[in-house]
Amino acid sequence: MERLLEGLNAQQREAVTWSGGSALVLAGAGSGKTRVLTSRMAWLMQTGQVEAEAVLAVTFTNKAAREMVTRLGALARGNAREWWVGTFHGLCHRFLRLHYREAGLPAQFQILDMTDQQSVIRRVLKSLHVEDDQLSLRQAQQAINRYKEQGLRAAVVERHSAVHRLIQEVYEVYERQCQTDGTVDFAELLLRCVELWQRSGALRDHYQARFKAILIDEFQDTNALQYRWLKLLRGPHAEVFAVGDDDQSIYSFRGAEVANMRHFERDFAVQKVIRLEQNYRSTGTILDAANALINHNTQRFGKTLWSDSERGRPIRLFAADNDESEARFVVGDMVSHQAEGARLSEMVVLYRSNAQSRVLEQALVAQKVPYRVYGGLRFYDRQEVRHALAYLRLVVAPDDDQAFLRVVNFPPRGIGARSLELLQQAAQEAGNSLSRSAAGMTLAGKAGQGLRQFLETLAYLRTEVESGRALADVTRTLLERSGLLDYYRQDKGGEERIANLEELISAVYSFVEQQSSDLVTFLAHASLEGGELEAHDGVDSIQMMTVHAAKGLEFERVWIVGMEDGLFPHDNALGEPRGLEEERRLAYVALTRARQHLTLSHARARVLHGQLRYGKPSRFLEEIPEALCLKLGMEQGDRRNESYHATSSLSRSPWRVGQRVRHAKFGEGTVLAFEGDGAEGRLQVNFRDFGIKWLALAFAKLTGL
DNA sequence: ACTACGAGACTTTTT
DNA sequence: GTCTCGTAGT
Repeated sequence: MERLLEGLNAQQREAVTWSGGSALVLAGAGSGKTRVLTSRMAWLMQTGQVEAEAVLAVTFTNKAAREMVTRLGALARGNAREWWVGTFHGLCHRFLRLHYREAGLPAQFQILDMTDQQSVIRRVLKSLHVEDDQLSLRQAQQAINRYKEQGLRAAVVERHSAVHRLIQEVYEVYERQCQTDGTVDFAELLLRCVELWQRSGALRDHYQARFKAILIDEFQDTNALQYRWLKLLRGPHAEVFAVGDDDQSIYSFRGAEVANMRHFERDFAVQKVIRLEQNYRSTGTILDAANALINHNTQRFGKTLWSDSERGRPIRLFAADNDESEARFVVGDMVSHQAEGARLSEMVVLYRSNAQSRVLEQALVAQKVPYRVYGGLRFYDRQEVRHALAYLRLVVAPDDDQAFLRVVNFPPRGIGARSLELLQQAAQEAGNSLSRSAAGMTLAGKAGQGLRQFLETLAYLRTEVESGRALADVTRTLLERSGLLDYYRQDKGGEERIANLEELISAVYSFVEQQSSDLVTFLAHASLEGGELEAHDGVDSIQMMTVHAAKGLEFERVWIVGMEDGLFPHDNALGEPRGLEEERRLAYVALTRARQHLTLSHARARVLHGQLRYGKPSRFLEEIPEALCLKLGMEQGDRRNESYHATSSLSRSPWRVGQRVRHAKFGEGTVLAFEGDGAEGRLQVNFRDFGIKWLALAFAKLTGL
């Protein structure tokens, strides 16, 4: 048991062994919060204070949940399957499967992910003849989710203006459609739980009595509904242990409320706020920069990161002429770091928005540097995979109209718009789902034949599932019989899609091996865990991602590009009252990802939305003390704004940024910057063995490589 | 039923 | 610049 506490600092230890009721832990970046969280769980169990089944731990991402289970498995005994550790949505799903009847759901209810939800709403908008200029799909989706997060049903929603009345109507029809389809969207998972506990005292009492210790990670990211959920679940004798960092709250745009941290202190009678301020990740210089930056925010809980580690290198600032030269610089710079012996996978380029990745990718391709972009299309989002899943869905939940419409004529089997119209009409009149009314209907000609074939395929698959055939086999049969495989075989460029469908079969197979052989459970898994693709190729490559995607990760060497006003902070954020502060927190998250090396760059001009735009250096750059920085490509000691403009054009340099050169004395290096004019100028070079040097071109003997 | 073309968006995004 | 959606035309 003592082993659990070994190597923890005083504050971490205090948090792990705390026993005075609910607690709030303010855990700074890199302060070992996951370790504290898992150690505390293990501590509660090992000291016998709480039984394993009385502990519930909530995270936001599946990845975090998985990590917690893994770490806990190493610390505590017991069956990981039975622990209530998961995401808010995952846990709600578990509750609802157990109590679907009380929650008013069919046994086979399905989960809609964002894309699914979008298609349902699109259909609703169409059926109500809502034009795009009255209410866009995006607006409608956002409004519905906002309402649900406020706990508001369509029946009680405001109707003051025409738009609100329209939204209300859409919301109402959407609710009804989901109910008949037997589907729930993400917010609905939470809302159903909340309503269920509010309605059924017995059920609420049961769970309140059961969970004695509730732990929550990333508390600053909770929304109003999640907070309500928590308040309902917490019984009179339970303690809630919340870990969060108000300075890393970067998701308010999707409803996260940092204010929940303050409410929590009050509502849960928190006696003690524990601060984890010792950082085990970054150099002193990087922490100083991050602290200085975040100090410009008001309304903080207040927390200052410090560390025992070395000062480290200065933070490098680079001013580029345009986005392309910025990209060339970054790539060349990374290559020279690699030449120093650093691994590419320990280097990351962070950017504010996804659109920025393109220029970088081009530069990487040009210099033949392997890279990996995070945050692309996820496995279960691919068209062909979604088609296949829609079939599987119809196998277990025939009444799901959405799934029905998706694949009734895919691959094409002659069921056109006219037939579907007839079908929908018949279904409406009979108050039936599409597939039920389709079963009792005879269509003429090709459409009738196609429909019959479609229904027969589904019926056949159902018998397969009922007879207990292995799910992977059923999936293969489905792909063959539905004609999906044939369709993509004939499709030019369909090889990748076929490969993905094969991949789906293996995904089903390994899911059955590892978790469950139940099809409904698999489908829920597919919706809840989008199937992020891990880098399984063994190639050492540069990492690229948005700052949001980098939260929770750390890297040896970090480059942050596009540090310009308008981009970072982003223009659109400045309109919101608290927008700038959130952008600053985002910048704070970005800086604190770096362990040893940090480079920030901006471009004086860049192509955005297909137009050339000129931008000033980000105000955040000015908020970082100059003494911590080393400016590349400009006179040292110059004050910021002035000097940024004083730097002369690289076009007058005989050398290009990113170019590899050899010096008689210093050896190999990469050109970082140039100033001056032609042969009169000075060149800044990062030498592999001698570091960064300024060289007067008139004297230096350089050769290109 | 499929394709081709044009309009309009476009910050961040997990579940 | 690039994607997605919707429509008009074949």
